[in-house]
Amino acid sequence: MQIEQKIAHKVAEVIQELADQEVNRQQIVLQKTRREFDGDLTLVVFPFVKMLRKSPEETAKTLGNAILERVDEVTDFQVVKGFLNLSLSDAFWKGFLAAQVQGGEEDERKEGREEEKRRGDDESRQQGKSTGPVVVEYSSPNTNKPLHLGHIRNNLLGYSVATLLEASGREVVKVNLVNDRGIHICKSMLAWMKYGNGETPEAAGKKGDKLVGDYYVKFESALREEMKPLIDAGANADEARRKAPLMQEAQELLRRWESRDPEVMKIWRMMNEWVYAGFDETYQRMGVDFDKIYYESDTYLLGRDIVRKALEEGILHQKEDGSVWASLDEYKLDEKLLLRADGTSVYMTQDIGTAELRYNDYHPEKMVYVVGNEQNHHFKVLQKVSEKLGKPYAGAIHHLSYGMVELPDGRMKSREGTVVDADDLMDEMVATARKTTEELGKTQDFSETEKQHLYHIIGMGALKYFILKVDPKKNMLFNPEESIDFNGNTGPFIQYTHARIRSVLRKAGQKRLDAALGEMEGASINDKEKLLLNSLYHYPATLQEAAAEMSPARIANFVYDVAKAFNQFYHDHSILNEEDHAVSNLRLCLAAHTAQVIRDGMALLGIEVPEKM
RNA sequence: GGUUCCGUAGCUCAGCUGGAUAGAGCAACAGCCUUCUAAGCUGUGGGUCCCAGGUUCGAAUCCUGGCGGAAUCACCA
Repeated sequence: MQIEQKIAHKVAEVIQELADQEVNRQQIVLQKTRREFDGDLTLVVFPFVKMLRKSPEETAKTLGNAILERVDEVTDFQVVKGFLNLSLSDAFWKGFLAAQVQGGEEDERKEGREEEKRRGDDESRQQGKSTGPVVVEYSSPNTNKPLHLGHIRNNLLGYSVATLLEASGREVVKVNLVNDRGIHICKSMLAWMKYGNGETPEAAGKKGDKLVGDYYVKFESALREEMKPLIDAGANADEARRKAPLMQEAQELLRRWESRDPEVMKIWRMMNEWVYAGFDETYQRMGVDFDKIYYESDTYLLGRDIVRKALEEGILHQKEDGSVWASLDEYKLDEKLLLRADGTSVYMTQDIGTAELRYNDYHPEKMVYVVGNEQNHHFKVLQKVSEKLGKPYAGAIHHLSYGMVELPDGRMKSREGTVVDADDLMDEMVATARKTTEELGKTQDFSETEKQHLYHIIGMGALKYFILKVDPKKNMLFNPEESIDFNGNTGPFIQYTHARIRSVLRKAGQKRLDAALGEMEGASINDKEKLLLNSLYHYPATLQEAAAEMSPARIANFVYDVAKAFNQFYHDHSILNEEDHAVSNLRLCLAAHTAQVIRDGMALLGIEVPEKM
């Protein structure tokens, strides 16, 4: 940040003069002053104690005086042990605020982004890197089952990370890789062919993904029936599963699909279309979208060709049975199968194909895969295999690995019917939003469409915030018994704070707000205001850090801090009824900027904020 | 067994590249609406930051070794 840079620069300068020593930026630690002490910024002076050969207190005093003298914005300092607490002038804060609010923040932010993008490009050019986009893959559903809570975390994370990267100045392409082929969909197809009597989503009055999922379940239960006698006859579960007639039929269906049997293809296309219609509905409600959708049925053969070519080149080896393997000794990993003896592809082979295609499509600088941590090993191997194959994108592969969503008694198990369906959960959230809002009597003057919209925003806000506020790499717990909170550190709390501010701004009117900018000269800034300003000031840095770490949680916790700081300020001080005009104006600007940061920050999480609630 | 990740208040989670007396929310209890939205604000209680060493002026944070949990080590995707 500007002021931090300036102070850090001066500190280095002073040390240079007094001790004739070089100080690197790493050693200069400036942080927000803890709230129990006076000041805005704190410099940790321990690193300089030896250089100046003074006690920590003396070092702090020396540096404090020098900074006070050389940095206009610093008006005072206090020394507490080895910590130098610096106070910034009211003029500095007012200048910051005016710059933020001025001329509609929307435009300014856009310009800022452009500039950051330019700067980012320059940096990468200097480092000799390509300047392609970041491709973010997320969602990646199978087409045999509806979306569940695990997919919700995936989708929200992927969408938010993409938004975050974009806001930090990167070019981003959002892609979805739909796993539309394979044995799983054949199972649903087979069950539908056998027991469906031509049922359609329209006839059943069901979403297509749900209907296809039902047939998948039907297949599994029918299969278990067939396995029973086999197991009684002495077979183990795996054998029984393989030998059961239904399983054999499903395999046969897969073979017919691979040979493009017209009848099978027709049913396959039809049922997948049902599923896509269902998914689209869910995606739309969730508020996520994609720039490009890849289908494995289009790409699965590509990997096979790459592998065959590499075999010819001697990079890979073949076993007696004809299967093709990559030796990964050099990476201390086991060898990896890439083609079966019968020449068909495995998962890894497909992923090589998709990576290749994606690289050719975009020449991305980075390819981010938002995939659960259960596949850590897979992506490690994918990366190494790509390297071994000499692929230019090997270094670009980045697995954004996130933790599982667990229920109080462990993972979701479709066997035990504990899967939390995505649509059902969203329904519940919106219903709770409605109930809570109506109990509070907040929507009496709302039209029916306004109400629908508000309940959707609040319900989804609660859900999204609940999921995104936890560190992606950690497993998280969801308890279906306790509904997600609307009070405290939650989405609705932040949305409410925004609505409150907007209400004040409406009362003030645009004219007054415009005028306020130029008329806060004499106003002094109190503690609560400064705390809020200090938080707001760190928004750009937080955004960059969150983008670098690909962690929406950083943004979520930041926005919560801002909202909390605002509510404390709002509780203690009146904005419009303040008699001192300059002070009232300053508060108005402060409120306006707070609303903007909340709105922007929440947008990074894919959460809308209401004008009224 | 190997590898990776996690372990912070009763519960759910923060804690930025090592920095001050480890913070929120929920739950419990006690307060605050004739004043800009009480989905808010204030207060009380609640901690062996899994354990033991090490590095450091300074460790919840870094290193090593344990313990506990999760994932993975497929010719499933």
